[in-house]
Amino acid sequence: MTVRTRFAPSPTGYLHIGGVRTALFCWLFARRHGGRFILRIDDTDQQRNVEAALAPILEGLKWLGIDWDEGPGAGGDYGPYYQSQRADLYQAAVDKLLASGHAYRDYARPEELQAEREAAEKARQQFVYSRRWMGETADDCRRFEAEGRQAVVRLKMPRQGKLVIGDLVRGDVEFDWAREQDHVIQRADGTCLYHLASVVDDHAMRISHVIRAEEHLSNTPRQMFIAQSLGYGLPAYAHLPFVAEPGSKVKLSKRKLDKYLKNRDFAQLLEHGQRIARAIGLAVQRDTFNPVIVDFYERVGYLPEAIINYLALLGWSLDDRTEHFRPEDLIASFSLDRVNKAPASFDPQKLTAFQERHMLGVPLDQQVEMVLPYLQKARLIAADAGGPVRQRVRQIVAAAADRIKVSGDVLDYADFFTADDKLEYDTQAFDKRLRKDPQAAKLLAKFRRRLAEADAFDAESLDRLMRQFVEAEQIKLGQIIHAVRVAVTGKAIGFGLFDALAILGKESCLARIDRALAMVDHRTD
RNA sequence: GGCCCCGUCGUCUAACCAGGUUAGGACACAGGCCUUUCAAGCCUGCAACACGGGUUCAAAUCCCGUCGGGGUCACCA
Repeated sequence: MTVRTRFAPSPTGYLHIGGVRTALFCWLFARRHGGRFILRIDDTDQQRNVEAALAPILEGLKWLGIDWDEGPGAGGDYGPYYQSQRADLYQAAVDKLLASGHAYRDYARPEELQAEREAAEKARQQFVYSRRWMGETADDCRRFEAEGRQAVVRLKMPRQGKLVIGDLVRGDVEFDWAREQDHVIQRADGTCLYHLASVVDDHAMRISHVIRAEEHLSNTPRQMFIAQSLGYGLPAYAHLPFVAEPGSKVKLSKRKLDKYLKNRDFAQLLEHGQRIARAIGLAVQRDTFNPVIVDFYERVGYLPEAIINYLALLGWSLDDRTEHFRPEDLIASFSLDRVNKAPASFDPQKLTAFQERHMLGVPLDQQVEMVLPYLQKARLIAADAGGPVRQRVRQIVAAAADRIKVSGDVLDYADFFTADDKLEYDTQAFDKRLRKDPQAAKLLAKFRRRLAEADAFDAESLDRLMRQFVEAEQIKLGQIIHAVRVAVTGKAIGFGLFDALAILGKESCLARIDRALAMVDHRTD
C-alpha cells in the first residue's frame, strides 16, 4: 500500500507553530515511507479572500522545506484540493447516506433542539435527540416543510455498542456509540460540514494515514461511522499530542499572547525578534508578528532546519541521545511508534539552542548571503552593494562568529557601517571606560599616536602593537583595551577588538578616537 | 458535568511494550576554568519516576484505585 498523508489547514492567514508540527509529522511519515504528502485546503467555512489567507501558510511550509506532492500549485490526480470546490462530491455522499438510511433530514428548529438539550441537562441525563423532527419518509418531509421548516441532514448514529479506534500513537481507544450525537453533516443551505467533507476527501484522495492533532480524537467515531456507512475502507489513524504553552500543558493558541508574555523566555524571544524587525522596518504588531506564528522566525532570520529539528523533537525522539537532526536525518529515522503521548510544551530557550547549533554549521559564505538582506533592509548598505562592502560584511560575520545566532543579529554590528561622525556611544560604557578613569583619556590619546604611526593594520599586528604599548607604559591590558573599544565601536561589548580595528581601518579608528577624546574634554572642562 | 487522553528533573525526553540501570542525555540554572568585553568552548554541580494499594525475590516498568492536568462535547475547522 502506498503511504499517503495529508495536512489540511484552513486559510486563517497565518501558520501556527502547532499546525506546522502536525504538518511536519505527516510529511516526515510520508517521506520516510516513500509516500506522498498532500496539501488540502479546508475552506468549507470560508467565503472570500481564501487566496490571501492561504498565502502565508503556503509560504511558511515552503520556507520550512515541507513540500507537498499534491495540492495548491502542485497539481495531482485527485484534485481539486480546495474543499470549496468539491461540493458535488459531498452532495453525492450525503445523498448516498440518506438513501442507505445512515442519515436523515432533520426539521428541528434550533430552539427546539436547544430545549431538548436543556431538559436533558436539567434532568442530569445525557442528551439524546428525540428524533422528533426526523423526516424519514417523503410524507414526513412534506408535512414538516408545510410548517415552514427547513431541514439539515444528520447522521443517524448507532445508539448502542462500542467501537475501538486502533490508534497508531495511543493504542486502542474505546468509545461508546451511545455517547455520540446525531451530528449535522449538511446545513440547511446545502453546504456540508467539515467531518463529512474530511472523510469524503480522505477517501477520494486515497489517504492511507490520517495523522492529526489529538483534539480530533473524540471526533473520530463520527468520522468512522461516515466512512463505514459510505462503504469506505478505513484509513489508519494517528493522533498526535498537541503543542502546549510554555511551561504548561494547555494547548498553544495564538489568542493568548498576553499570557505567554508573562513567561520570561517567551517574552525575550519576542523582544529579540521585535528589535530586529524594527531595525529593518517591519510591522511588529503582536497579532501578526509573534513566536506562535512561523512567519516570525523567517523574518528574524532563523534557519528552517533548526525550527524543523526543534519541532520534530517536540513529541518525538529517536533514542536517549540523538538530538541534532538535519531534515534528511529525520526522514531516515522518523516513526510514529516513537511519538510521545503526552503534550509537549513549547520551550523558547530550547528552540534558541537548536538555532544556535544549526547556525554553527552554516559555512561563512552562506552566512554572509543570509545576513546581507538585513543590512540592506536596515539601509546600512546599498541594495546593490559591491565587492568591497560584501568583503567588509564577510569580515564582520567571520569576526562575530557564533555571536550571530539568527541572521538579523548582524544588526548588532551596525556601527561598522555608520559614518565616523555619526557613531552613537553607549553613555554608560563611555562614562565607565573614558570618564571615570582619569588615566583613560590620556592613555587613549597616547595609544592613538601609536596607531597613527602603525604601518600594518591587520588584527595580528594591532594585537602586537597594543601589547608593546602596554609594556612600555607599564599598565595592564584592561586599562587601555576597554577605552579603545568604547571609543571605536561605541559599545562595551563586541567581538575581538583587534578584528574590529582592522575591519574599520586606520582612518576610521583615528577619527573615532579623536571624536571620543573631544567628547571627554568637552564634558570635563 | 459526561466521554476520551495524558502524568519521569523547571522544560524536551531515554529506560516502560518483553520487571533487576548509582533512573541516562539535552536545554535551562548555579559554580569554576579560559579570557579582551560579550559570546562560544571545557569541567563540576543542582534537579524527576504524581500518590496509594496490590502482583513479584525484585516495580518508573505489570494490575487496580486515587489525585492532578488536558482535550472534546456546534448548522466551527
